[in-house]
Amino acid sequence: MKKLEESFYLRENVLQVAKDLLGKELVTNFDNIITSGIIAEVEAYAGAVDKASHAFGGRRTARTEVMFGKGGSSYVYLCYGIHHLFNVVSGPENVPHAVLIRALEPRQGTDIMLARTGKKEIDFTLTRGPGNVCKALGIGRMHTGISLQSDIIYITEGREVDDFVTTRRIGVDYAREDALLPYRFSIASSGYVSGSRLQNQPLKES
DNA sequence: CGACCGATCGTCT
DNA sequence: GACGATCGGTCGA
Repeated sequence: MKKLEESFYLRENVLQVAKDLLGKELVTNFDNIITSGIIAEVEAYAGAVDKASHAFGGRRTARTEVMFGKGGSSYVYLCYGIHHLFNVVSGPENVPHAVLIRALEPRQGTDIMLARTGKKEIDFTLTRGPGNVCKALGIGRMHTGISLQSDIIYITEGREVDDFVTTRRIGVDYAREDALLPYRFSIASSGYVSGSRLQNQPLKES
């Protein structure tokens, strides 16, 4: 299937990019071993003005540098010393926006995913949660900075999404008031969405 | 279902 | 030297 064009990622509005990623298919191809899943849950990180973002305040380090490049590449980092988390870099050059991929519905190469995770059967634990997504797709820190136009990691049109929910981001209490922002989007009907029932309750409009 | 806890290491101060 | 954009297990209501 056709890769999403670069223009998709270059848009300034990271919230729109995040919402539009729902239903798309994230694919990894390492030496012709292909695994993929439909994106079911995402979080937007709005760069320099977002206290929850690693790039808050325009902080550039060796780790965050890829976020300052133009949209359409991967940002992968290690969290809690154990889990790798995969983000889609978006926005134009020097705008460090990113979208964290938090859950997938397994599609291609499910046998490979089971082998990578040591699981016996396909169930929601296989690709629910950002750490599990990377484990199942085989993504690690060595894949940070890779172009999504490459044949290693890329995103294609997946399926239609007719129902999505807007909620608060998970695990970012350290960002104080920015933890309350409605920056998390998920497919309401998907069983692969992470978080508790309460955390997945749609936010009331104000 | 909710609350809590331990594991584990790269990154930044 | 401290701290995570997490996960899976356990414990109690």
